[in-house]
Amino acid sequence: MKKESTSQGVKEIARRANVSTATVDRVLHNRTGVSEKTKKRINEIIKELDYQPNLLASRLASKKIISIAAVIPKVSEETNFWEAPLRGVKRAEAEIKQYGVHTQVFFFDLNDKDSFSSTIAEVLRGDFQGVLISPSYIEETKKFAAQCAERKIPFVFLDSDIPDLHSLSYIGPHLFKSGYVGAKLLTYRLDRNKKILIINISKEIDNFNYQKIEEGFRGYFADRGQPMEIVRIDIRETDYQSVARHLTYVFHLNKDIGAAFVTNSRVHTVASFLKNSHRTHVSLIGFDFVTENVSYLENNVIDFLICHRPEEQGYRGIMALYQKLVVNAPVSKLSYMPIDIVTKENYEFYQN
Amino acid sequence: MKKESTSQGVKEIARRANVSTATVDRVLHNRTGVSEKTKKRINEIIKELDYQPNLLASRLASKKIISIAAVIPKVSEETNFWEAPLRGVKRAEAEIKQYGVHTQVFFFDLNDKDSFSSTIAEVLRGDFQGVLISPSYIEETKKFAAQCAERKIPFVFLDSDIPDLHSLSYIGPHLFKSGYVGAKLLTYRLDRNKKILIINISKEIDNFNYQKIEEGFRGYFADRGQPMEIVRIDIRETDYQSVARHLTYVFHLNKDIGAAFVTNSRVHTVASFLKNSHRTHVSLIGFDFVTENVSYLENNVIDFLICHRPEEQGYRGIMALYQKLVVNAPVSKLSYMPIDIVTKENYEFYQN
DNA sequence: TATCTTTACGGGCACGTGCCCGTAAATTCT
DNA sequence: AGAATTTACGGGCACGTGCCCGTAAAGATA
Repeated sequence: MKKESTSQGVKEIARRANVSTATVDRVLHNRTGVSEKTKKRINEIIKELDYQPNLLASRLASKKIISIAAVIPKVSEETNFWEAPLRGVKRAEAEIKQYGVHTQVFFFDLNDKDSFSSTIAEVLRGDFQGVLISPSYIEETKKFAAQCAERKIPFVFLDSDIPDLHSLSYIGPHLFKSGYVGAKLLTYRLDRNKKILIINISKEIDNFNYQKIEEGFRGYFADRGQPMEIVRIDIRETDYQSVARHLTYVFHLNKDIGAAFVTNSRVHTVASFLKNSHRTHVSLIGFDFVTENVSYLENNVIDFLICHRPEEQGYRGIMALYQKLVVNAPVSKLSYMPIDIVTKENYEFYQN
Repeated sequence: MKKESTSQGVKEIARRANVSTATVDRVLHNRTGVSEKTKKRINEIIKELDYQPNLLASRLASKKIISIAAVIPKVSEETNFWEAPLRGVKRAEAEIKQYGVHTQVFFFDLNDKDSFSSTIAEVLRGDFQGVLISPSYIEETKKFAAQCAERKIPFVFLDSDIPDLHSLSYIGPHLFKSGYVGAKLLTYRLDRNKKILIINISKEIDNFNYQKIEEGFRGYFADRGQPMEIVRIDIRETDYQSVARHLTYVFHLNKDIGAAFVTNSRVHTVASFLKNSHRTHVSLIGFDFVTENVSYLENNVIDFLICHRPEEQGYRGIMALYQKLVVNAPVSKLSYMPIDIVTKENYEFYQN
């Protein structure tokens, strides 16, 4: 089992074009110093042979190191959600390290806009050829995108999207559809005459996301002409006490709530409240495979979790940049993750 | 951005040990021709430096081609299920081709034991260093495993497992749990006093799989002490006419069937029957993201499909062999795929 | 002791690409 | 026309590893 020894690659092209490999190389990397005539001739041969450069040799010979920055929220006490994308980033890193690609992860505090800004500034000061970023704050991200455009640095949005900023790619959920699926699951066994409660717990960040999810959720009922009575509540503090206070009030006003839909991963806080107040008959659905949520899934307090393979997201985000920067292959602008349904029965095999 | 020019790898080891790179190479590949003394010295340095060979250079320099065979059923009119694993295999192939790994796919007829045997024989005649195989026929697979063991060829089982044959790895679903999830989904909105029908359509192949799935299905009710009335039927012909005939009979005998569970991807045949006989009020669940099934999902005839990322399976199967043969890294013996729940609402984002 | 065999190692080319450096030839400038 | 500059290209080393071949030194045999 030997490789075929037919002279391959650049050498073969050079032989056929009657030039040296250096000249072929110049054409391949469209550098200057080649006459139009020979350039054309070489390009024809390249096409004819359907030449694919040997990545091994290429990366081995190249002294360049490509640096990619990943900007994601740090794991907080509140949620360990971002552990998963981080794992994905690390997995991708390990895989492409041998190609001379270096990744550096920057963490910011999800509850602190300044931390986001300063992290971005730090990244821009560094010499990175590509950036993977979770665009948590819209205005700051816009500025960042402008800077990247100026320096021709490709960037990929992770987990939530901000359209029209010319990102290389968006990798994350289709928010509308996620809400849609949530509605389906929630009403699967719900009485028609019960009310539904939409709960949005967050400190005013990525409104855009929640809005899209809620649209999807309501869209489901619109599509089937089922005008359910839907109550909604925004809670701007994320601690248990605040959430409990607000929820107590809502449940006091609405005695006949049969189901609750939480628009993000903080569903475990609601689960905790429902359990403590002996309201576990209320169907509960939320997002993300984080430890607290899973334990309430186990206890039957949360009925379903909707997940979007966060680890896979991290992995794909880095790989998209790798494809662009190293392989120079086209990258699809939108990469929607599957909308996974996780229950008590299948969670143990769930792979982020 | 330059790579650190510190002399790396084998050369550095050689320098420290005061030998040539050839000698280090001999130690690394434990070939003969090195005295115990120097061998020990070199090994110590290797450990000290935590030397990781550069795969790029290694594969580039090596003239060896590694050949992997993949043995899977061919796509039939009956089902296009195996398209997905094939895609996965191709994807893996494209990725590792540059490392001098060559894959060849062999197809057999799922309904023809002889075709399976002869394909296996063909593979064994060829010079392959690893085999990925869908072990459809148990006895034949046992013989195959014995032959592989003799020739020290690692093999990976795909989609269904036969334990105790010392496969390098099993990549596929956890069958028991899949049945368990099916039961949960089926009964989610089922009347207590309705009967459940288990349908097994197949020509006697991989009994083992169906048995495990059914165990899981029944296990769900056992766990909750819900003694549902369960009717089961085995159908040994896979064409629509035969299935319809058998089902007509069963539904005639049992007027109060509220839900049906099909143990494999042939659920679309049942869906067709239910639709034709105006029995779409019966909940229906089955397996696999194949075209026909998806269309019945769209029509609301099939409620849920349970899927196991077949493309991912094919991909991982090849990559497991790659890990073993090229990287020489350990491979986990069991790799259970997630149990995905696919509905009308989320199927469009399902990624095999 | 002279010849043959074995052991233990070093030298060096090859893999395909990147890229620096050198230089005839062509072009432009005095 | 001669000098200076630019253009267009070739030679060749380097990347880290695999592996063939050659050879001193040690040991075995006559």
